[in-house]
Amino acid sequence: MRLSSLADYAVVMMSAAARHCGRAKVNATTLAAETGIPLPTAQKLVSRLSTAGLLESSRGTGGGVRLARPPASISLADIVEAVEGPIQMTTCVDNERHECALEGACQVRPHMGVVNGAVRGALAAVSLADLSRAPAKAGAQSPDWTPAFAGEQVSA
Amino acid sequence: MRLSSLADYAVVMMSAAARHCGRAKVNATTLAAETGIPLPTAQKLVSRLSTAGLLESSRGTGGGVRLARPPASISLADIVEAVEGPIQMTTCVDNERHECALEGACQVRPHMGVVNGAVRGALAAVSLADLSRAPAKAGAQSPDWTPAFAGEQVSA
DNA sequence: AGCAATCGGAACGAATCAGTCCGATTGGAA
DNA sequence: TTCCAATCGGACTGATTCGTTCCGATTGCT
Repeated sequence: MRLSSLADYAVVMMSAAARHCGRAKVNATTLAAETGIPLPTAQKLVSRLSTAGLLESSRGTGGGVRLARPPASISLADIVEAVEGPIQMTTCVDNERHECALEGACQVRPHMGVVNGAVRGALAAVSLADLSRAPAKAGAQSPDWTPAFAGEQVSA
Repeated sequence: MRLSSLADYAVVMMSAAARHCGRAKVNATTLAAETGIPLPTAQKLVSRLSTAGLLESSRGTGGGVRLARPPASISLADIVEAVEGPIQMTTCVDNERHECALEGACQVRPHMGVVNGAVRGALAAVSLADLSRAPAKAGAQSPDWTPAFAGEQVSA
């Protein structure tokens, strides 16, 4: 349950790109310098994020990248999926592939979809715009979640 | 953003153990047979789950394991953490370790704690008891999440 | 006291991931 | 119009982590 370094870097990088907002195109070199991410890695990330449609890239001299959408409509889930691929906790969430041995008999499989959606929802609820706001409360989320991880004890 | 196979197996295995509930001690061999998990792997999981305090183990002839707590008070987060270690999306969530190069300047770091809590909360909200209930709604979650995973149709 | 069955930890192999490099494409300048 | 320079895009290599398997230590029953 940890984010890959690439995805982590991507978030930092998108956040940096958001600061340059719509105004100027920023090249990967500048983004790398601002974030401290190694240049080759930054280039790789720019590439993937562009392919996913989160960044618009312009090639040639003076080229660079720019957010394809306003920061408020780009979520963490979008970024993570752009870098790591679809968010699925287990392989059995994908109905196409049938790799699990006990498919039909498995008691927990039906519930995995809900769990997967919950985790994905948690990431989808945070946008790039949220990452620029007050640190303490990122707060576009429903208050219901707070108790769940405040004391983190789930009592029967 | 995917669960490790070990953690996945652990959930299935705990679910299987829950079905034997408090009554009889079950040995790793039986659990492996019921779930289809390779025996050595099942043994490893039993080991870790016991160390984490989720299972109580009895050695010797006729020994086995048993849930240490009622199914309702064992959450997915507990199981995942027992197998994979603490849930932390990024290394910078841990305030002890300072590995990230730009620590203080990082804009997104303050928000990661919230994101981490949300994801963890999503897992903590689902208990072993929930995994035995009706497939459609495991739900303590808000209905907002539904659209996110409505597409992936669970077949009961 | 002996035996059998179990848990616990250690070593091996495989897969994935992070990082780096080079080629293809594009825009501007002469 | 031609050349050049800077960029994105994909392919390769090395390292880390994960998954699996095996063997030893411990414990309860006979």
